[in-house]
Amino acid sequence: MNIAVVSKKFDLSQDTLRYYERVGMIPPVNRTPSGIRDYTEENCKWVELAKCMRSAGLPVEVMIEYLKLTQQGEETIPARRELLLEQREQLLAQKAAVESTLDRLNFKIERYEIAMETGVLSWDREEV
Amino acid sequence: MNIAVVSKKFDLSQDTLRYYERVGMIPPVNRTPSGIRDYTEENCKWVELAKCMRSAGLPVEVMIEYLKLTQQGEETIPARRELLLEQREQLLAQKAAVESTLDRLNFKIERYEIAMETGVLSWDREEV
DNA sequence: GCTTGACATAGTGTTAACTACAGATGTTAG
DNA sequence: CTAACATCTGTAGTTAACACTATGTCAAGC
Repeated sequence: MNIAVVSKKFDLSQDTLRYYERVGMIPPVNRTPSGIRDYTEENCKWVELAKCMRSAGLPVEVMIEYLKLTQQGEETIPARRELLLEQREQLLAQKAAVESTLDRLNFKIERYEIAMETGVLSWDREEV
Repeated sequence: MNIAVVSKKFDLSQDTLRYYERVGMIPPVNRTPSGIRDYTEENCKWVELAKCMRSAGLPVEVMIEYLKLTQQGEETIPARRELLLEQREQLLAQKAAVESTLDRLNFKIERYEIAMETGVLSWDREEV
């Protein structure tokens, strides 16, 4: 699978795919004898994982660290677990922040809709 | 309330508070005759809203736009609602991404914990 | 009244995560 | 074979959201 195909498959630019590889967020991709990238299924799985993590906002740096650990064999399993636990904490906090902001948005949207119907904009809790 | 107090109250740096004001993310803050910021309760509510939105990852640009609309009177209520609806969509997408990544993390953490007990690392779905 | 520390503005620096070339090399259709 | 196009490496540029620095003013304690 060449880079054009993978780019379309995961909706990531070719530049981004090369960037992920260069910084070590995914392992080195297979090459044809002439040096053209030829992604294996395994390569694709890493790309997909990277995209998933990034979409949730996990730093590139963290994926680089995770990849390093996986490449150092099974004795790094506890360290990998630790790393993932930390990131889970981050994500749970992130989720809470998103949910609380969604509450705020819903409240405001509702007030605005009432205002559009009745002509009266009333904040009945601490709001601006 | 001076900037030091507000900074502590919301755990935002003084630089950040000044930055938010400068770019128009919150309205201009009251000043003493000599030019020192003197935050009112209303000012604080804007700071708190700004912090909430930013914590969920909504762009500064969006808050600037929202503030502008609120300052143009009640005829912008439909536009404000539109803006908030868009951001709600963003946040729902963000929440979905976070949840799906949390699933991935939980799956991996579990495998690693099993591996640490049994010595066997088994991926039973498409994973790296 | 003088030092000291908080606050002011203005401008520059930083960091993360891409993104956009440029110039060279490889590939393919006719 | 050659034109046209894809991919390569390496470097430089961009953007968002602050953080830092320099320099100047003001207010409070002694």
